[in-house]
Amino acid sequence: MNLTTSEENYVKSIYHLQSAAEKVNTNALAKQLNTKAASVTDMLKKLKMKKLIQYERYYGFKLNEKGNQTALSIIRRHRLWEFFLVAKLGFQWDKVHVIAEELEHVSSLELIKKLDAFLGNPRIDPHGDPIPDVNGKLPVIKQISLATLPVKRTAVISSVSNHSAQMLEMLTHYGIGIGSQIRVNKTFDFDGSVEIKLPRQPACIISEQVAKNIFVYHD
Amino acid sequence: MNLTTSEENYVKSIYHLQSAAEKVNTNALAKQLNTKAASVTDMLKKLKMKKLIQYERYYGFKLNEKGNQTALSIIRRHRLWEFFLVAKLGFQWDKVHVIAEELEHVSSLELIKKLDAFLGNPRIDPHGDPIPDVNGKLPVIKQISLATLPVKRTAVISSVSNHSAQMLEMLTHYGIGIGSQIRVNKTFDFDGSVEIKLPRQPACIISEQVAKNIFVYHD
DNA sequence: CAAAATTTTTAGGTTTGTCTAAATTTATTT
DNA sequence: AAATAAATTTAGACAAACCTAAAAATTTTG
Repeated sequence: MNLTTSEENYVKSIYHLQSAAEKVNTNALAKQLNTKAASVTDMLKKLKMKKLIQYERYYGFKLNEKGNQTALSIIRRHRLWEFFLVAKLGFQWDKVHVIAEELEHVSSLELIKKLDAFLGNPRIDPHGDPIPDVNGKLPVIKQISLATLPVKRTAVISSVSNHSAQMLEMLTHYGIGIGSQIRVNKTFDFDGSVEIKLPRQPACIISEQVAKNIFVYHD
Repeated sequence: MNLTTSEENYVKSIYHLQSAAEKVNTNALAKQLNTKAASVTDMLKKLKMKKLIQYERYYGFKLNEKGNQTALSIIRRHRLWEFFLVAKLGFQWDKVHVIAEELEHVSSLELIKKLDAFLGNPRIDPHGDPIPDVNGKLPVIKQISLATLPVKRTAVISSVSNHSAQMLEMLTHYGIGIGSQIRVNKTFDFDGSVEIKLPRQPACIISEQVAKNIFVYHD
């Protein structure tokens, strides 16, 4: 089905609000989309007509199965583009969201299929969120903090939970990037700091605080 | 300046019609944009207000300097995306136009800057058209037909002028792709056919007709 | 050069997605 | 349970980008 950019944004927002809280209401959706409650009501009627949501006036609303799959397909596009922007174009993780919000509405199925293959079918985006597969299934991947990674075990960096400018600057400095292999050489129990090693980089020591914000998964 | 997708499409179409023919008129623009003359008149007023065109009613219109630069920047985005789609995602040349029409409206300057660098600052798109540089200048690159390339001289394939399905199929079959190195081993004067050699491909013979449609530039 | 044909513009609508303000409905208090 | 508060919807407008049909200007032609 062909949706407008606006309709896609509503579906996506409903999806996100649904997974974050039990109940979604008109005002919350309006706030999320930076619009007014009246506009939301208008759109809810349209989405109901397109059979993407269940909706009775005054009684609330939620995505139905079709709406869910639609949301997941938009999220898939969004996260693949985010991965592309970070892994291929060298953007920082905190800069890609706005651009991916635009790219996600480019509608070619073939494009996303080929982009996915080009990126190596990534399953985690640069913010550590899973990328829905072609069938709209969210992969379950155990991510652990670097602070809990056993010594001498290699893993792949999937995301960083703290996006402060200082954090990003430090990570760039040490060459710590999404998709990089990483290994913990040694842990210093007295303060929790760890010595890490990345390919083509000298070993370095990072604080427990930093290690706790870096997430990895076993390869 | 912030333009809507529609405004960008008008500016781009005016640019293309201007370079193709001396005079652009309302009907021609309407036809190009698959719209009606009345809609064009509406938009011309808007573009005049935004100071992108010179326009007196009934007296015709043309892009001014600002409009020209705007058009070139849109064309730059379009051609870089086309190059990306062909060179990185493996699309065929005849499939990328429609997708690039959507991608070209994604407005981040930083995105285009980084995309350009990622692609190696290409100067010719997969259709053989020059890619405007950051300052809106069109590079002048001497492309010659493969039929006129001296024997034993290597060159780079820049484009193919005939986009028929049969032509594309043949090129795919012989591994003849944008950016590939190519060399003419031998020419057969009695019918104009040429024996060509590409890296990691057996030599093959193509007709003069085909050779004339393949354009290359010296590396 | 005047009539006919063509081109362009205006006038008045439509759709999409938004808005404000007012009216309803539901929820919360006292 | 009535009064008040909060959430939601309706009513009516607006801008953008289109449309059709009619009017106006320009160009072509006999």
